[in-house]
Amino acid sequence: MERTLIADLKNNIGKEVRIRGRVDTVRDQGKIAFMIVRDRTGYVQCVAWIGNSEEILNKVKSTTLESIVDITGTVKEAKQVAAGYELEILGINVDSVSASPLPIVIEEEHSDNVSALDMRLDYRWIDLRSKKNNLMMSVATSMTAGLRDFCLRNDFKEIQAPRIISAASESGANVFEVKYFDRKAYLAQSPQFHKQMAMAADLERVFNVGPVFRAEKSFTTRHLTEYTSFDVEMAYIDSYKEVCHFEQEMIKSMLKDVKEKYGEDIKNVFGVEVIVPDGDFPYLTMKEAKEKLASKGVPSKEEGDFSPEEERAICEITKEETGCEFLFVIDYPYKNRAFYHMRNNENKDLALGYDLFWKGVEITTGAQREHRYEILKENAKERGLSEESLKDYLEYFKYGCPPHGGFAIGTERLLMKLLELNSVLETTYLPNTPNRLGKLINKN
RNA sequence: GGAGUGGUAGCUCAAUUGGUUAGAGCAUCUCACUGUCACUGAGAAGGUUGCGGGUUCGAGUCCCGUCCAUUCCGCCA
Repeated sequence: MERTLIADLKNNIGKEVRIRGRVDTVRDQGKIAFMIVRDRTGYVQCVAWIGNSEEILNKVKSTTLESIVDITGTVKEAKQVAAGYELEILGINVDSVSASPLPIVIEEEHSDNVSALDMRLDYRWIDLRSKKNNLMMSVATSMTAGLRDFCLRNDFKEIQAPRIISAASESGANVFEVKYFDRKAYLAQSPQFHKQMAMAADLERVFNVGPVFRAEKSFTTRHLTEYTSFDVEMAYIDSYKEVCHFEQEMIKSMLKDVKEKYGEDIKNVFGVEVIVPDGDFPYLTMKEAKEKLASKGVPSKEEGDFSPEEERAICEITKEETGCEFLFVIDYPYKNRAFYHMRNNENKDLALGYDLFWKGVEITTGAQREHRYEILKENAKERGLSEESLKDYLEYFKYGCPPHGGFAIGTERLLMKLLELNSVLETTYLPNTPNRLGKLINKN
């Protein structure tokens, strides 16, 4: 018999079906027993009693929680059950027995017995079984699909920039070195140089979704050594504001998709209202933002950048003033930005770039890039970067390259903010951090 | 890399100023129960208090070292 998904049982009342799934709960009542089974589509109560088959009843009673079962039975109306129907078991086979007790508690609504995060990550495959995490993975999928769809609808091409590269793409200090046959190579910190190569290759509009690697010993709730970067680059722009606008529309479109599909579930499970903003996200220059922060008495550590405290505060202020959860901050000092950002022609000390903040956290850095070969070389030189180390990159601009700009979003951070979770460790399938590689390291 | 907090049963947490047999809830196991639905009731088992050293008549508790976790900062997406 073919498997019927649990969500389809309601359309099979009176029929004999086969379900496959995991044992969620067993309630042993002596001569009658209930087994709640779940699959990816939902939960169903299965019932066995002594009058039918003592053998089946005993099997139901003795099956450990979280075992994998294969059950045939009749779907029967049952007014006592919330769902209105249940499955009367005719046959049960245990495909895989789960040891018990489990090393962690699977998070559920009615229990505040939630295992510590690092324990949950050690047993991530069990942790992910929770209703909450299952929904999170669905939302993550929908979120990335929403961003991707928007790019595709706008005539973008998808590229896969190499993850193993011969020279560091950003500063060079925080790269992972790997052995590449008899020479050194590096894990890409960003697809930045290669998506710019696509501009010189006349692909005009590209996006790249994939892992990037940062050898930074950051111990925060928003940093990973490996994370997924959703990168976008677009040519023939007149201003970085076009990049901002594109990103804004992309995020709005994604939020709309996610809300349509999972808005209700997100509200029920995470207690978060997904808000699709109307109109444009507000802009503040760095100077304006600093003035607002000063007027609220928020201490400023550095002139051209925010501390995390300032990020949280400026988002709150913006939310109060405009009602918008998002904020573009522009006019950063060029010295605080990457060398490839274009400088403002009217004020060489400013970069033509932006950061996008959402609910108190930076989710994006974007900019118009410097596409003029000679100026780019000068800017690199001014930073003390050797022309030799950037040779391959600089060549992309030597044979003609259109004006362009782009941005990158850390998807783990985006999901963290979307579901208002506390840490990117929670929103990553299997997070790598300085002290955690795969399951665990450095532990006794 | 810096600062703070923590590590006690499978999990989540208690344990008074340093005091005698380290407790509870959940999970597990046994028994009872033919309609449970966070099942219920009775019982059982479960501990080198992260590790190493020290102070003390006595250490889960105080001190030193160490490992791990976590939060914040720095760095960033």
